[in-house]
Amino acid sequence: VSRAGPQRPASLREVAKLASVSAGTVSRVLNGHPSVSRELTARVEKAIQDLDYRPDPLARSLRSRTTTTLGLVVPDITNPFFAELAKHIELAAAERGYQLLLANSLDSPDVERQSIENFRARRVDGLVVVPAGDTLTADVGEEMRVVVVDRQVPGLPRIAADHVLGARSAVEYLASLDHRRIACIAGPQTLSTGRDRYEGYRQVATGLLGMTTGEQERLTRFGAFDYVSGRDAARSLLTLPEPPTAIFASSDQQAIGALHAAVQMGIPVPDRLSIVGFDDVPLAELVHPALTTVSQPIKEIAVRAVSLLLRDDDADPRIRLLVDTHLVVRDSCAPPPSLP
Amino acid sequence: VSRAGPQRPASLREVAKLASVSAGTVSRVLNGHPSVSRELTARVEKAIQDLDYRPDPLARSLRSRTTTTLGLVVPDITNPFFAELAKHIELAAAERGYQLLLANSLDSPDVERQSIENFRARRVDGLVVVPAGDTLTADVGEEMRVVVVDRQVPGLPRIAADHVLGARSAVEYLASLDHRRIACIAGPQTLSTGRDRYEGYRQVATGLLGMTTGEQERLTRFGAFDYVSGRDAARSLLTLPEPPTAIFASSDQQAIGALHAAVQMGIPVPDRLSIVGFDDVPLAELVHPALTTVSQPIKEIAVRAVSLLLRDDDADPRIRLLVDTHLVVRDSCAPPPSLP
DNA sequence: ATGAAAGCGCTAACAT
DNA sequence: ATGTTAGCGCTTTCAT
Repeated sequence: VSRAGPQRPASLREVAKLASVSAGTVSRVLNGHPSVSRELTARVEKAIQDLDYRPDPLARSLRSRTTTTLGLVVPDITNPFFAELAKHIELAAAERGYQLLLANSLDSPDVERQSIENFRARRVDGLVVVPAGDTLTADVGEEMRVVVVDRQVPGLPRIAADHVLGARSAVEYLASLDHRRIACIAGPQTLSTGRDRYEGYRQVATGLLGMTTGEQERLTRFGAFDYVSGRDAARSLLTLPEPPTAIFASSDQQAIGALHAAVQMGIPVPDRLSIVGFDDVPLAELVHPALTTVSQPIKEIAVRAVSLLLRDDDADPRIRLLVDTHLVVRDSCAPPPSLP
Repeated sequence: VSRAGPQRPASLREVAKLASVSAGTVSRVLNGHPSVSRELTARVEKAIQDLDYRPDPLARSLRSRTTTTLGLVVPDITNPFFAELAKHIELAAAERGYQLLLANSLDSPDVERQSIENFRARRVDGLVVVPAGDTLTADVGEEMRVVVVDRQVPGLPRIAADHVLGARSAVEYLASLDHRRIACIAGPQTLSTGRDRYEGYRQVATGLLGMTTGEQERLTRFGAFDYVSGRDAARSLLTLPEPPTAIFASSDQQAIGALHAAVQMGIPVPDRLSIVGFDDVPLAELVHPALTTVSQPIKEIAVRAVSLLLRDDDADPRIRLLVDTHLVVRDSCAPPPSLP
């Protein structure tokens, strides 16, 4: 006797009836509760098979107050860095049976707050947020775990690359090529990432390079992380009486802006000017010359963030919060011209 | 008398009690049901204020079988086109109080099916999917609206740019510059977008240009939409005895690959070779020379897709499904060299 | 180890 | 127009 598949999905009670057990037992089997006999477990599992039963996540969530859902708030998913972060977070979550709600804050603390509160209302089990500002205005509550990624917010666990160390490695590399007049295109000092990268520059400038504060200031320009800021900063730096022989840019976009500015001014890269970027966006290897840059292990950041949110064992809170960057050397750097 | 905010959020029944009405009435006020008197409405609203009551979306969903949630499945959120699509879908959804679940299919029909089934289990009200293949293997069910974006799937409503027309406009532009030997770097013919863009090329080649089928075939290369395919295709085309004076590439990545290939071969763009791309990714205006390309109105596609999913009125199914592209002219095209 | 009973917080059908 | 009654489909006491 052939029968068409069930139109309305089967419910737990139907499974219980077919297996001649109580609803509670079915639920216990579903949730891997230890105290169910082999015999009943088998009967229930058979009934589940036969009815092609799938539990209703909504009903389960209402009762258990958990949702197997994570929330992610980023300033703008269009930013390649955040897109890659989102991808790996979604994949890591899916691997453990979690789904991902996504929201863009557009760098507005208000929008961010709204999104976080929506996520809370929906009872996401965990929240990953790349903060719009230096602080989180949303009331996160107690029931939802939170991890901040990339930018720092006081008082909240954060997983991110070590931007200070990353910047140091870039500037030290330039120094190892024998550059002495190394300039810095700094990012927004309102963002921890902007501050940290600048701090890395200053550490090497002051230490290894022995530059005075005055020299550093003369060779530093502040701006946004974008192309235009990089271009304009480079123009300003390259018209100095004593122009730098190398530039450390705080982002790849800035670095590419600087690259184009140099080319337009007839200054060949890397022959007369070396440039290092930060982030290793896909574009970095497509420009000419290909950009030497500091790569952030985005996948690792994503995986750690998800692990931090999903571990039920609070026993080992010693997940490493700072992950290592590495310098990827391409064609945009060379020794300075005309060594004595 | 000052009182701290409520620890446990207030429930609908508490609101009902405070307003001295029944739970049903509170629910009706919440849902804007017409038949509630001004008086009771006011009392309920006051109670809601006083208790800072917020309805529980989960409970509401369980009962009403709707979730004010949309699902989005893309091959890879890291692709700038999909990222921008996701952004605008999320924004359009948020504007109407909907949230967005995101999944990457990684171009795998299996992963796609799994994600769609998860979304269905969670009762998303609508699903937008950029299909991994030429067909949707998931059982979409009846309760969830679906719209396919970009790539086509037979039998499902689709919102997308008119790729045929877009390709035509690109090739016609090249023709208007007096190019006659126009080559085509075609995309995967397994994807409707690849086929459509190629079709646009052929229409103009056959019509306006009067090229024979043989000529067209000699000047066409097939490949993936990526940089490497574009580069290799261009190398092949440019070593022809009679090389093209212009190339229509089916994607910006291909076009940029072709650009670099030409430069490496000592063929200046646009002086000796014109190139047009497709998509207008952010990178397109950052390469040198800036790329002339066909821009897809991604935001419009996103907004229409959301409208299509969210309209309760089935009366007017005549939302335009094909949206217009437009050519953005930059620096990568010029008249062919040495006109007779 | 299992069953029975009691909800999670809301909406909708049915009264009136 | 409003109240009353039943659940949505599951998990979790509380018994036994």
